Amino acid sequence: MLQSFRSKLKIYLMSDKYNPKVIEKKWQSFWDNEKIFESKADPNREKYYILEMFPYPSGKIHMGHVRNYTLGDVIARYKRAQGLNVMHPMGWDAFGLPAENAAKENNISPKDWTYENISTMKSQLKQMGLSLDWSRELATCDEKYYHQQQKLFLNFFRKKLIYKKESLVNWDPVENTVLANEQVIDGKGWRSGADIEQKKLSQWFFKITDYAENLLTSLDKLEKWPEKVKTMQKNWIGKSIGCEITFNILSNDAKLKTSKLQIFTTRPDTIFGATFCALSPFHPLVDEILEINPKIGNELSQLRAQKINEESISKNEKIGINTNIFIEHPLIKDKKLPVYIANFILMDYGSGAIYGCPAHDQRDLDFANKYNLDIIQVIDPKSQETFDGVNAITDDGVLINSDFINGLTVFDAKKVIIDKLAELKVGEQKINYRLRDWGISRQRYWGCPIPIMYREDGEVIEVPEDQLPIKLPSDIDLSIPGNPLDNHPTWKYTKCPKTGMNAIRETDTLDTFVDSAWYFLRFCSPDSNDAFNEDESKYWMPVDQYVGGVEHAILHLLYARFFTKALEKKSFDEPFESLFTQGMVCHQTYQNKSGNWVYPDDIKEENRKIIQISTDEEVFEGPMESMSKSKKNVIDPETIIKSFGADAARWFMLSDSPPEKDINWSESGIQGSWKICQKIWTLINVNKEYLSSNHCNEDLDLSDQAKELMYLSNRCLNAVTNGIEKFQMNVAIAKIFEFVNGLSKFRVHKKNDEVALCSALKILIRIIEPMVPHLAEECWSITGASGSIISEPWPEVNQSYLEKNDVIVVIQINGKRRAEINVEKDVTEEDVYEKIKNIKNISDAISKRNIVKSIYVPNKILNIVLN
RNA sequence: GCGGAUAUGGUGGAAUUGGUAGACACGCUGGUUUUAGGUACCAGUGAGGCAACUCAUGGGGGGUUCGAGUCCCUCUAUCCGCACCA
Repeated sequence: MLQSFRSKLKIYLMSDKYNPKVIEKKWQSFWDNEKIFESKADPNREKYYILEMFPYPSGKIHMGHVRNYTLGDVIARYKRAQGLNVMHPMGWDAFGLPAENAAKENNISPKDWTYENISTMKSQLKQMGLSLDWSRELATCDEKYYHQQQKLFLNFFRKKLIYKKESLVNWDPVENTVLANEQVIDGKGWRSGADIEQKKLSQWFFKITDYAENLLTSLDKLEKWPEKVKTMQKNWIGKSIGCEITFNILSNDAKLKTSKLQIFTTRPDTIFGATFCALSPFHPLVDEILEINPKIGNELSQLRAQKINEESISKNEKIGINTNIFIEHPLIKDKKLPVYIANFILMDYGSGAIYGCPAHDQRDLDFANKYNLDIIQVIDPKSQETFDGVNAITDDGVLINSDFINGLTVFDAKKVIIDKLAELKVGEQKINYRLRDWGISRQRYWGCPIPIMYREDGEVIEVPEDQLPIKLPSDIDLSIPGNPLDNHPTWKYTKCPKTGMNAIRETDTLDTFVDSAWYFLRFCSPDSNDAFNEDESKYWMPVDQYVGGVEHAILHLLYARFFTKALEKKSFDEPFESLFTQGMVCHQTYQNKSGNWVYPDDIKEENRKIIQISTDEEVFEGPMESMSKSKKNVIDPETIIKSFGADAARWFMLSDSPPEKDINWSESGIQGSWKICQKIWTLINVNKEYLSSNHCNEDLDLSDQAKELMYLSNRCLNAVTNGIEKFQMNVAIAKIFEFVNGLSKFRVHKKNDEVALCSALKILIRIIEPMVPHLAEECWSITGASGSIISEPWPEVNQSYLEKNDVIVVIQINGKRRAEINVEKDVTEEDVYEKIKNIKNISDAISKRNIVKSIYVPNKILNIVLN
């Protein structure tokens, strides 16, 4: 029997081979032609909306996309098999800075560059065999899309959710342009090398802070979001309950004398420890101080040039300017606090001014020590630590040196102080959010134009809806420094539709995060004349499963949530029911002697050395890092698909590493994936004769061997189902390996074996389809079935095969494993003792000592405790 | 600095949630084949032993328990985020 199987295998392998190139193309065109993945709203069917974060069309897909879209596709195909009405759309996050950069470098228009990339990447995605509904495809740079976005903008504008204010940008004085943070390297412009200034510009903002509380509290409703992401958003919103205190300014200057200073603090309990006050360099009061005291101008511009964020605040040296102005302590008569301008105060947080209590805040303490300011300890910490003058005490404790709040706890003291300040009408409790309004102005060309114009009489006018969309001009000159729309000779000049007065268009464009804040909604009705169709979105929304990179944990997801909440006429409050954030794709890096990075396909191994092929020089392994062009540790998915096929690439992406963790790409890994595809294909071909339907009658009595196979297949089916449901694709893959290994060893001896084999193989084909769809389709056609495996329902686990009569009970002595026995299910403790009598090492141990205790967990374990 | 997470063989990782640690894969070692080679197949892969068996082990230390990778305390290390890249 064995011999005949072997010869059959050999003959088979000689004649034909697994050829992904042919079968993948074949099934891709089948799916396309039959429009298998196009979805329609159907109120009689339960829907499932699965979405992966749409890509930026940068040129080619990369391994990160392969991983992201494979994961989503497994879910999409699995849910389809479960009988749900699945929508799985794809589009393009097509506006953005790289298109402008590429345009400058290659002398091609951003639009042409973008659409060429889209076309390339679309064909690459198709080669991956993704079950995408391309009939809903959209690109955010498409006029049809940004037309609707401009309408949404006006809608929000009318709802007073959009306003203009002065705000700081990174300004490159040589290029005359605003830079993104990533374009500022060590304080210098990435192209010009010029020192970057912080410049104030009037810019548009979304009032996302109106929704701060809502965005925070409804996080609790998002049960299927990773805790990590929710924590990040919570911290980002940064709700804190504190106190706003108004201080009188003491100055000889008439104007300043009458001004007041607002300070926000979360620690009003430390007010008796306050010894100074610090203003943000951008605080409005600073401008007034500068007028009176122009001498500080130099120092001030230095402070203003510094990049301030929370990280730099806690790390950098604290620097301040003494203004020689004082404020009056509200609770201590005649106490004056010096006012400094300091580099560690954020204008955007609280009121841009603080009072410093050095003993209980590290930043304040560092500052006080540097400028020899008073330090007063006002809290006696629970932890008993004594104040050393270098480390601030931030622990909870009891108030000291604090007049009428002495002896109170921090918690109680806060309340008493707030009440007292309120009574004196100089302070009140205030809730403050770290979340700032969303700045949406970009001084760039390749983005959605803002439908606003400025009339010559100073009025800000909406562009009427019937004049939308405001289209981007195609004849732009990107070589001139500055904002291309502003530079355009004619584009910005227009007339007020009501009065006929001259007007100038807004030349800023929208942040691309606006584009992605509602695209999931547009997919529900991509051709609607409104931003979204009420009925369609009511059926499809919310997105049941959203899959993407954790790098979008805060901004994109928060903005999308904000948009969803701010929209009108919708039946949902949150956009994404369930969120999954996948890990990155990493690869070994290689460096030569001079430290230059080397491409992995430019190396070979020779005599245990790694040699660069092109130069014949020795290279060395660097760290394992996420694939990036700069480190040259990239593998092109297209090359992989060409040599191993999409199914092998998909398999690799799902195997080994859990989806939420980083995966390390390796040559041996992809080869292993190819091997298993080959193995499954061979397995099906070799057993072709058993796969016709008349073999698959399950009513027959099965032999023990066949029952074992049925146990194996049902256990695997169960594990794969659970694995996919729980996003543990790596576990599902491991179980399929087990199943395939078991199947390869199985030989048909009797008629009944054929039945089990047929059933097991059909289960195998069905459950691999979400992972390796082309292979599954091909195998399915080999069975002689007509049509597509996709229309086959997901099999039900047959519980009766999962229940075994025999179980293994482990025998422990003092908690250490000493033996295991095979017994019938649910036997009693006595029966187990009876059985282990004959096991020498156990009976020896028992006879030598006394049994103190015996713990028996039926069907699992017997632990005998000896003295 | 603040906030969050993680730690299991040579490697990626698994473990029905307190009950046989190391499933599965990669790598490595030996072998088989009318195998040119990549391939396929078989066996081994914590240590000791021919073997029955014994011992060790989950970043370090401590605790709870009949029993701990899993629960508690503590120390250490690493990774991620901290507002104009998408």
